[in-house]
Formats: sequence, C-alpha cells, structure tokens
Amino acid sequence: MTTLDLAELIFPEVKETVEDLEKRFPPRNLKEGAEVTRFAPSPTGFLHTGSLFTSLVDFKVANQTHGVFYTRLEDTDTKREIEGSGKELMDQLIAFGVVPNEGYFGDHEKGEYGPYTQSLRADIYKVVIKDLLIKGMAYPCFCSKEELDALRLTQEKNRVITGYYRQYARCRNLSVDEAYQKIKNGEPFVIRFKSKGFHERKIEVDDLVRGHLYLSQNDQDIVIYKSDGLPTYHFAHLVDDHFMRTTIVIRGEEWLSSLPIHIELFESMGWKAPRYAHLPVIMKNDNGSRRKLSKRKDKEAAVSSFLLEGYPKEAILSYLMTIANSNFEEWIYQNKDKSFLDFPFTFEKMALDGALFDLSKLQNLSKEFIAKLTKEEVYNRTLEYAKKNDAKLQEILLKNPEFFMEIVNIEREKENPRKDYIKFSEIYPKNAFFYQDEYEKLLKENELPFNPNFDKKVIKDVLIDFKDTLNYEVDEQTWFNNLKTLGLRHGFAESGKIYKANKDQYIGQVGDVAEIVRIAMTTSKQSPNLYYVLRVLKKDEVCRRISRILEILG
RNA sequence: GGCCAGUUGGUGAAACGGUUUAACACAUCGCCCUCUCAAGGCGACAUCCACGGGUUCGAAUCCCGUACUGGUCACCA
Repeated sequence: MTTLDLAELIFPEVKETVEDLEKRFPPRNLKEGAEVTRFAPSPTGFLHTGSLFTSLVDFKVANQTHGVFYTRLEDTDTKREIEGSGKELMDQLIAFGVVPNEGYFGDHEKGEYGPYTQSLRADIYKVVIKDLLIKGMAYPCFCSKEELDALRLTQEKNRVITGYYRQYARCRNLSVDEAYQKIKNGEPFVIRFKSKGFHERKIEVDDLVRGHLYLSQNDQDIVIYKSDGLPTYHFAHLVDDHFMRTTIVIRGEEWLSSLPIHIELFESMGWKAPRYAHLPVIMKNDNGSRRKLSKRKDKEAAVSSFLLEGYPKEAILSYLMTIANSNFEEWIYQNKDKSFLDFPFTFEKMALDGALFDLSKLQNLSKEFIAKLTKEEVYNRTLEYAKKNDAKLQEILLKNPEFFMEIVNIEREKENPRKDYIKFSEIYPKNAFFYQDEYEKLLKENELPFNPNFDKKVIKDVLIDFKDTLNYEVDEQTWFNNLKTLGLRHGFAESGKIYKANKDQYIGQVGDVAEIVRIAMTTSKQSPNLYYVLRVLKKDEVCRRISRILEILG
C-alpha cells in the first residue's frame, strides 16, 4: 500500500490535479501595485461593526491601487450557519456603499475565480488535499472527540503544550496499511496536516500594520478536512486565497496567532503566501475595563442598528475611517468637497491597539454631516429612512414635502448652519410643533411654561398686540426692532442691558417678549430663531395659534 | 497557565533621539456673542507619556525587567 492507494481510496472521484487548478484560476492580469483584497464573512448573523471596519479597509486598499475587492462566503461551519444571513450581510455591506468588484453578492456571484461560496468549492479543496495525501504531507486521523479531550487533559496535567503534535499525534504514525484498513472498515476520520515545524524555532513575518514579527513555528497537526467533508478555515484560506489570487489578507487580529499555521501551509504547497494585515479590534468600555464589542451585549456591534436609529451611513463610515487612520479627520477638514473614497489610506498610520467605540464622536460627525446637506437632501434622506423604518413619518413627509423642507431649511445653507440633528429619525420629533395636530397634542399634554413672574394679563396683551401688528414683509432686523417697540409698549426694556440698569422702570426685557411669543407658537421655551419659525408657520397659522393660547389663558 | 501583541488625557490620537512648556479632534467645564435653543468666538483641562532600571550630552521616543490590558490555545470562523 502506498499513499497513492490511500488517497485513491478516500477520494476516488477526484481526477483533477493541482496543476489543473492553476490553469483554471490563472494569475490575475493586473497592473503593478494593484492589490487584491477580500472580505470573507461567515453567515452566522448580522454585519458586525468590526466586519464593516475590516471590509472598509479592504475596499479602500483595492480602490486606491486599482485592484480588486471581492467577497467570499465562508460557510463551512454548517452547525452555526444562520439561514439567509449571508444575503443579509451583503445587503448591509452594499447599503454602506462598500461595494465589491466581484465575488459573492448574496443572491448571485460575479467573477472568474468562483465559486465564491466555500460549500460549493468542495471539489477544489479535495484536489489539494488529495495531493497532500499522496505526498505524505497529510494523513487521516481516527481519534475521537473523547480521546482528544483525554489527551488535552493529560497534557494540561503534565504542563506540556496542548494539542495534536509530534509524539502526541498518534495517527501520524499509523502505517498506510493500517489507515487504509480502518477507512475500508468505515471508521470515521478527519484529515490532518503533517507539520514539520518546531515550536522552539521562530519564523520571521512581516505584518503590514504590526511590522516585523517573530513567531514560533507551527507544530500542530491541524485538521484540514472535517468529517463532514468540508475544509477547516485554515485550509480553505490556503486554497481560496491562493486560487483567488489574493495579494493582501486583511483580517482581525484574532487571526494573528494562527498565522504560523498559514505560513507553513503555503510553504508546504510551494505557494507564495499573500501579505497580511491584522487589524485591531474595536472595543467597548464596560465598567472601566475594555473588551471586544460583543454581538450579544452591545447593540452597536450590529452596524445596522445605527441605520435603524437613523444615523447617516456617511457618518458611520467617516467614524470608522477615523479609527483606521486618525489623520482622516484633518484630511477631510481640508478637503471638504471630497469623500472618504479619495482619502489616501495607509497601513502604517493604523493604531495597533483596539479603539474604544466612541458614540459621542460618531454623533458629532453625524451632526456635521447632516448640517451640510441641502434641504432637498435632508428631505430625501429622511424619507428614505422613513420608508424603511417609520410608515407614519413617511406619510407625513409625502403629504407635504415643501413644508418639511421649509422647516429644515431654517438657518441651513449658510456658512455656519445649525447643527441640531444627529440622526434623521430625530428631525421630525424635534419639529413636531410646526404641524397643527402635533401642536394641539402638545397643548393638551403640557403645561405652557410661561414665566410666572408675568401677569396673565400682560401675556395676553402682548399676544394680542403681536397678532394685531404682525408684519412679515420685513427683514429680520426690522422685525426684531418692531418686537422691541412692541415690548416697550407693555413695559419691557429693549435689551437685557437696559433692563439690568433700570430694573425699577421695566417689568422685563425683549427676551421675555420673545419668550411669550415663542411659547405661544411652539409650546416650548426653546426653538430655532423665532423670526423663521413665524415665517414658516405663516400669518394665518400664527394668528390661529395666538387665538388658541388666548382661549386657554381665559 | 503557555504563546503573541499592545500600553501617551475622559475618548480617538500626533510625535519617528534634541524646534515638546506633548499637536489636532471629540467630550467636559468656564467666559463672550445672543430673543431662547443650535451654532460661532475665546479660554481651561496630561508638571508629563503604565511602573522600575539602563543607554545617551539629551528619551514619550532606544534596551531590559515588572505590571496591566487584549488576543489565542476546536472536526468555529
């Protein structure tokens, strides 16, 4: 019996060779310096903020070098797979504008290097495994879960490194005949890679973000082919990234410790390994200690939660870009007309330890972003948000687009626009008082916060006078002067300064007059610039509201 | 526990052995402006770069040790 017989016994159906695969997936014809990157999620749930972060870097690197960014579905773990999540993942990624050039798209695939779904590539993996088997670089292992557990236990007791390696790798010493016979007998097995490494020896690797690294060689005989007929991650990574011609593997730092395995795997095949960039993980402050953003505990782990709350995707992307390269903020400040697409990203400027997720920073970026939109953009984006998340709001927006735009345009489209919205979802609630029925609701639900120092009669007089002398056809300054004059008639000083100096002569100042009118219009002491509020409301509605307040005041 | 990586303010961070009395941004706090709010303007906020040694004329920056934080040790990715 030879290893060839064994390989034939296990994979009789495999006729292709590694050379055939090389021809099937030839090197890409790209310009010098063009990088091929990939995002390879598992269909085990929603799009994690960390995954968006990683794929953003993938996307940027490929984009910048005029290379290729592709996606691949790593669905070899059939137990943990969540039905439909692969498509969901891709939809969310694309919703953020991180659009791949090729690969897995959820409902279809695109590109010459596919299939891009690992469960569909079983025949490809088998070719390589068979090759390894024939060369004696891999072997079937018949150890059961229980035996492996027992092994680990004794290793722990004896304080030696745990795992399946050298003298502990029992099945590695099985003769080909024995192995052949066991398989013939139908014994379940996995296939392990026969490592040639020594833990005591070091390898030297360059990581694009971490620089020069000295790591111990791998000496574990890792499983490459599971009993369910699918490869493990390590092996799929080897085969896929080789034949899909990936040039830079960008992934989370949790992979750093298995890098020696991957290096050995590539060496054993005589393939050139891709370059690696291990990215820091985004952390969260949890009662003073930092930990990885957790899928279960943190809603911000699901990047869709931000979209659901109404944050603009641009703000989220900018925030992640800031974590990736902190000079992004300064750059965007100097290049206001450009987008993150134009920003020159570099691995060197990347921080090495995981950034704490900073919500207030995101909110600030978001506020700035919304402030810079035109009123039409705000309307469209809010509508887009409402369509997905808020049917009632959608109806309101559709009913009267002009009105919404007028509201939202108050002190917008100027040098220093108002910055009061951090998400699209809060624009309507903050401006609800503009709408008649909402105004009525507010009147019912809340006590009007008039200053108790003023007599009811004074408040009424001011409002009546205001209503009678209302004039719109003037500029803001004139309008305000008129308000001062009106106040004067009722005993209010023209300014705070004058009032403070002559408290005995006045009952208040213009600010108090404005406050009375403001409360009448909005039911609140706070609102945007009164002049604009009045202009948006228009004369009829202003008069109507004053009448309502007078009614309530009795 | 072994191995690996990291450690500059409340947060993100700059600094690449000497223009550092540690940039910039967010947050926070003050003051100013102002009809309120949102902005805007001005200012405060690390006596010092986890700690301890060393190298050097000179260290946040280089070296060693310690501590702490994170990652990883699966037929999961």
